[in-house]
Amino acid sequence: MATIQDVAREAGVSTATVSRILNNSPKVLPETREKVMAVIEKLNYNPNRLAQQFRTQETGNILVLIPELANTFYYEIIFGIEDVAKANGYHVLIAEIHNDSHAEDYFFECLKQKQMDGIITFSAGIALERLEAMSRQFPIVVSCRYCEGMQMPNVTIDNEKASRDITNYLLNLGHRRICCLPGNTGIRLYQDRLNGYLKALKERRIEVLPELICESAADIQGGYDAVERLINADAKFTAVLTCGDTLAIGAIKALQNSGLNVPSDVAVTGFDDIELASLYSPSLTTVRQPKRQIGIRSMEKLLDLIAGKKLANLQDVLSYELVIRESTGDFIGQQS
Amino acid sequence: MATIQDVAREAGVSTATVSRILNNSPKVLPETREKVMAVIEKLNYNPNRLAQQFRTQETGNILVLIPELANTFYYEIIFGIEDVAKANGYHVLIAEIHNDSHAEDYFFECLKQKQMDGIITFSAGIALERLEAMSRQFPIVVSCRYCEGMQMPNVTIDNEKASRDITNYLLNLGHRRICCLPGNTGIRLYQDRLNGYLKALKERRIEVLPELICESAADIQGGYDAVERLINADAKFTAVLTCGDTLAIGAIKALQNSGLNVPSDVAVTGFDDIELASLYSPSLTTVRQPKRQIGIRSMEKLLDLIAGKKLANLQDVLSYELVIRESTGDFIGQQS
DNA sequence: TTGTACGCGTTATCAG
DNA sequence: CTGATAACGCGTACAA
Repeated sequence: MATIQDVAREAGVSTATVSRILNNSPKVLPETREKVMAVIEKLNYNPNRLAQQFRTQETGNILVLIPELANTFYYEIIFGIEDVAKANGYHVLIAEIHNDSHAEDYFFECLKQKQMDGIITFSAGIALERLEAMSRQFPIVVSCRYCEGMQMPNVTIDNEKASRDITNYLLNLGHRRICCLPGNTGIRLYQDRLNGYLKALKERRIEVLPELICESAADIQGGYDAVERLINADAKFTAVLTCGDTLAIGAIKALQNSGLNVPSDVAVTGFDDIELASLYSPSLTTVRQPKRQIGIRSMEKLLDLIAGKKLANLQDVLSYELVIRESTGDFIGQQS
Repeated sequence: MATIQDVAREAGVSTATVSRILNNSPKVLPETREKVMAVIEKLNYNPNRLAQQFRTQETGNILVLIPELANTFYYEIIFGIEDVAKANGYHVLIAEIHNDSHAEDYFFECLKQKQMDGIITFSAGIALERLEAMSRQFPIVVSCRYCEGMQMPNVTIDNEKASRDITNYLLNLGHRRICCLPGNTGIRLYQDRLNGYLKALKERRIEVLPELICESAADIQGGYDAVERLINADAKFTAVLTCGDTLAIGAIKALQNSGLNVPSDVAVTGFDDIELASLYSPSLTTVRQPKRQIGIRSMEKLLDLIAGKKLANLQDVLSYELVIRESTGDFIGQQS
């Protein structure tokens, strides 16, 4: 494989000149440029990016850390990230964490060692202090997760408030015995949503029934299992509020398997508005997160960090939207 | 940031010794090791991986190229890849191609320039000759895609045969007017499945009706649109054979929106057996690809290539399985 | 067992 | 405008 030296020798110039041409520095004679370009062509020369990166400490790649590929919520966010990245000459790599803090560590290590120019993470499995410390030294944006008292670049919605809103919506429909499927409350995100549910009930002075709250994995199977447990425990309820659309889909499937109709027997709500939410039968009433916008803002923040700019504000809280569909049977308020 | 030189100086040894300790070379006195380790700890030294990689031309990372993150088909495959990768000390990065050949080019360039140790690709958007040429020089495995007359490491199922099988299954149920939603026939994969459908009909001497074949994007929306077009064109049919589960889900949604029941009015089949296939209502009759196995075999092949071994066989054709569920209404043959 | 010294392929500084 | 050359941080022959 030809090196810059081969090119320089063959063209009768110095490596410095070749390098200048490669990085289109303006200070080079057109004829020299042509001569060198010809040799580059002839030798089929490609700059060794590993050497370039080693030299410049820049890769042109940014890394997105997501908990599970299986969560379709991240697609559109990543679209947003890719759009901004592309427009700024960056490429996007993705890694799946699977709640494995070692893996997460490894990828932050890649960042420290300049294998990536920055990280946007939707996971937060490593110790908070470490994350915060690193974020002071390296370009890191934490999105869709919120860590108490955290001082680092962050893009989210107000999960607690959104969850309170959707709970109130169910209450306004007349539901009083509302199950809550919070998913994994070990994760702050889900804890926030559970809190919103609790808060809404308390504000209306409706008793919180612990037997109606059922934790589970935050995926389809988890939702299915949780409802199965509720039904087996003979719980009485008219609505199921879930803290994720995948949970909702699993819940609906379990309800249907028990011969219950959604929404006429039991109303179900989701959270996130993944693509499937509008396409599932019944389609899901849910909270729409501004996914593309979350991606865009996250990447913009990261670019500022990479450029060494001071951020205007560390934390962005974006707005959400209640989307009413079939799964709550409120055909008056129904939209697409 | 401390370098190996700082450590060497502080510990009163040479950089070579530090390097040996880092790479746990056996030939080093325990006491020297301890002394150096202490300094490493003290200075909070981390080897610069960019320099290491530059030096060794190895990264420990492999890259998986997928067309769209939104296609949940790849999740379990990637699980398989990650399992094998992890067991062998490799980390997995993922990039989304979006049918953008420039992006694909870029990532193959990364491979050529040793930014990755190998690539497993589920896309194949670049010129076949280039891909083939590169695969002779670098560790590349092409999976789930088949390219005519291709001489490169490859892991797939026999798509045409599988599609013929599922078409025959519908024919055996008595269906004669079977629509085909092949997705994007520009992609060989879908062309193969379409061919299987055509072959099955011809074998039974059933006329192929072009108006029942409706191309579209190979996703949920595409399936929805295709069925909408069929219905608007007043096509008559009793079954819809799709070349992907996402197509099937879109198709079902569109049928239901037109007041048709699946399966009692129209039977629908999918392809791939994504997670949702068993959880959707109605659950999907489909072809189960051995996803985890595809991932495992692909990564094993890649490891062999990285190690410079000769492959036992270039192309692996894995077995598939017909999974019968609700969407074809064949409750006799029904499984989970 | 340890140290010396070179080279990996670039970019950047500084002189010309 | 161009060339010589140092430097980036590490691994590894080779020598001791």
